Amino acid sequence: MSLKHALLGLLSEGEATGYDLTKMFELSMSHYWHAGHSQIYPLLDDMEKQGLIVFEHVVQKDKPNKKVYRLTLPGRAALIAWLKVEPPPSRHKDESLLKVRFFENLPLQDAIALLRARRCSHQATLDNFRKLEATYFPEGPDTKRSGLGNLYAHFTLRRGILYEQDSIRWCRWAITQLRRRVRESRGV
Amino acid sequence: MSLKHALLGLLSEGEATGYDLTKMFELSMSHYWHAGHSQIYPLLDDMEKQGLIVFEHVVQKDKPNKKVYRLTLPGRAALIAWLKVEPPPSRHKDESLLKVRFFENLPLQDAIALLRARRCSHQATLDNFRKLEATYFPEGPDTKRSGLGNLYAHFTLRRGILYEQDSIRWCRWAITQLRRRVRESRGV
DNA sequence: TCCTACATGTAAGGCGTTACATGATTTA
DNA sequence: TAAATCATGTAACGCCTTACATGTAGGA
Repeated sequence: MSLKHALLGLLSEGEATGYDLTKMFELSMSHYWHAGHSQIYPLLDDMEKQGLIVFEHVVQKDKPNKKVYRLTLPGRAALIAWLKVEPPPSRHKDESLLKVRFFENLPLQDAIALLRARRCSHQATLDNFRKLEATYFPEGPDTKRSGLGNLYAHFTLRRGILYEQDSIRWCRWAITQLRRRVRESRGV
Repeated sequence: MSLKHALLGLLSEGEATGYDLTKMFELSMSHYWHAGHSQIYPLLDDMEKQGLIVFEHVVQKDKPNKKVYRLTLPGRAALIAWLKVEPPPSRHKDESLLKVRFFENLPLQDAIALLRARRCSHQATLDNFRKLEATYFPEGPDTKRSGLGNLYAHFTLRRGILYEQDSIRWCRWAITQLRRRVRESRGV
């Protein structure tokens, strides 16, 4: 149950509602975890029953009432125990790359077009990550001034940026390979 | 249903049993798709009923009998239709990176140890990929001699190699950042 | 003698997505 | 007037993992 621990982790940084937590996944964690609200709300219920978190009802005018959750001591202990174990390598699923595996079944030009589409998609994600970095970590990653506060959030964002850059480079390389084959088949 | 199309794709390269298909996922596709035999066998049944594939019973002595599947024309058409659409960016789940996000809850030395474990894990996967490359694509990716036969399989393997290299570089960078912080905290 | 490879299946349960359901306020 | 934001929940369905189940042959 990694999602449970992800929620404990987010709550270790401060109290939040289910709605807040859902947004955090979307905003800055999408390249390594994801969960929708329909998964989060029932799980928060369970975790509260297990004593890992507690909540406070906050009545609002002009906005719906909300439940603000925070960690308990057993919750923090569960988080730390989970953190200390390095998990087995994760199995990624990448439907776009899966398709590449079978591009033999397409004309070269279609394969090139699809690789270009993939490159654009990675470029868009990269642009988004760079904006996030400029907004939340304007001093750069290796500044001595920055405390440990958001250091690790920056580490994970950096990983996302490197991944997208690497993806784009690979797309470019693959497209180059295919274009050369197009030229060769024309030449012969 | 990407798994269905992945099976169609593998069968487009030649006939195979459910057992063969299971091994193909493990051997060379693990960085972009995965499925166990308990998922594959029932799905092959369905696909056969849908007319996408057909099988032939092969009776063997010394080994269990087997069902050898191959594509039908509708199966190939379904594969090609699926290939032509670029899917939305995939949501990866990476429990190890998720943990990094919450390393504030650990002492620096534990964080460094976990990043080292992650680096080793990526190194092991990289070594494995490189062996695969040396075995199946000894001429290198940009050889003019190689036909289109296994070109795309090589593309996806290259992507895996680049990903692992990039992961290792990121781990090293992150470890360097943390070690500097260790030194600084000692110096002060 | 034990493990691995070959080969195919089923069953239970957990995880995740999509859709349904409500409703006030602010912004375009 | 239409959409997005805030805010919480449920229900159905599908995907995926883990475990159960069986049996032979060959190598360490």
